[in-house]
Amino acid sequence: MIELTQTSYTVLGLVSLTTDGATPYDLKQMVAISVGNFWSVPHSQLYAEPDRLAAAGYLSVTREKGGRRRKHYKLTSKGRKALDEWVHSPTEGSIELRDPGILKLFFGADPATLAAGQIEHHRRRLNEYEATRKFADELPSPGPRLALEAGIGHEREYVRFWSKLAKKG
Amino acid sequence: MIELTQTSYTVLGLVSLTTDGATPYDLKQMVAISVGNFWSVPHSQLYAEPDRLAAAGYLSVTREKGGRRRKHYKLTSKGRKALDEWVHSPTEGSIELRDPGILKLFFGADPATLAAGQIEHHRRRLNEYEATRKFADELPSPGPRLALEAGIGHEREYVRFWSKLAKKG
DNA sequence: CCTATCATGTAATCCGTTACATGATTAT
DNA sequence: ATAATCATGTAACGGATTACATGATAGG
Repeated sequence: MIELTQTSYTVLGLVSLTTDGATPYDLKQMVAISVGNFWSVPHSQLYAEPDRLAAAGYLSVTREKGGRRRKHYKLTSKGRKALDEWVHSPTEGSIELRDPGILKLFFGADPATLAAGQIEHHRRRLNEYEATRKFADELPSPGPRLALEAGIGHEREYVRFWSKLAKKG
Repeated sequence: MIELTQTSYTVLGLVSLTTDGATPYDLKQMVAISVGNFWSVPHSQLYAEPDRLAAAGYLSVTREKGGRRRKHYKLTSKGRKALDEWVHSPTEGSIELRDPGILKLFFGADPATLAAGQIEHHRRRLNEYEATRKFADELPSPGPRLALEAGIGHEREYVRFWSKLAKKG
């Protein structure tokens, strides 16, 4: 019995999007173009976590015999069940800002100076999001597009917030 | 040489607000009424982290001789310097949403159902923030108030976002 | 007095981050 | 060929979370 973390569900969720399984490298690619924008996962985790999940019966593994001997992971019924339950369960996690910029602001950083950097950061993020918008609009499932909208709203809010501070200085 | 984490700076920052040092329990209390809303720290960390910082010379320790033998931590000049540099340095940290609700949304959760819970969560947060507003307005330093405003803006944005989704269902 | 909660700490576990490392492809 | 980059992993370390544990204080 292992504890499933958000990373676990991210992996399960990504694997569930494939038809014939995924290798850690596949997962890495998928993260990069999907959840990576708002929920990054270092690639080493994408090797470690599937093994954890496989050991606990949530994924099955097949290893290539020759060549790269890559590991291919697929959802087991147990894995699919866990994923479904997670998706449909009420969300527990306490969402905190945990924004280092806000922490600095709290402890006395000069608002105007800090704001300049933060605005740029959020603007860049915003651009990245909007660049993938067309792509997301084409997808059959609405989830990614809705998540993207959340991200855009989020970045816009922070651009607003820091812009207010920048002006005051 | 240790690596200073955000938790390290939180501790240094809190200690810096005191005149005659702080015990871990003091820190716990301070977190609860200050940064805890948007950057919580479990109390066990408030015992471990000051020791780490003291061992590395950022804090000094004095232990009570009798009774509870509490440890009192104060900033050393090294600690104050590190804190100042951090506060005034440009902010590196990549701020990601890392919102479990958005992750679920991405992976197919029913928007309307999910939204209901999320709205409540963010509303509660919002109320907590606004309750401390008067308190923050009285403080001499502007940081806490500005951080609070960020939090309020953040929660409002998410209430907006999830409310939109709730309606569509 | 007794018990509930506050106050204060320690221990164990583990995920996540950061390097390190090396076999395949591709480009020049 | 050789360098560069992609692909694919492993190792080590440490911070963070989660329990566990116990001495004070106050309330009844």
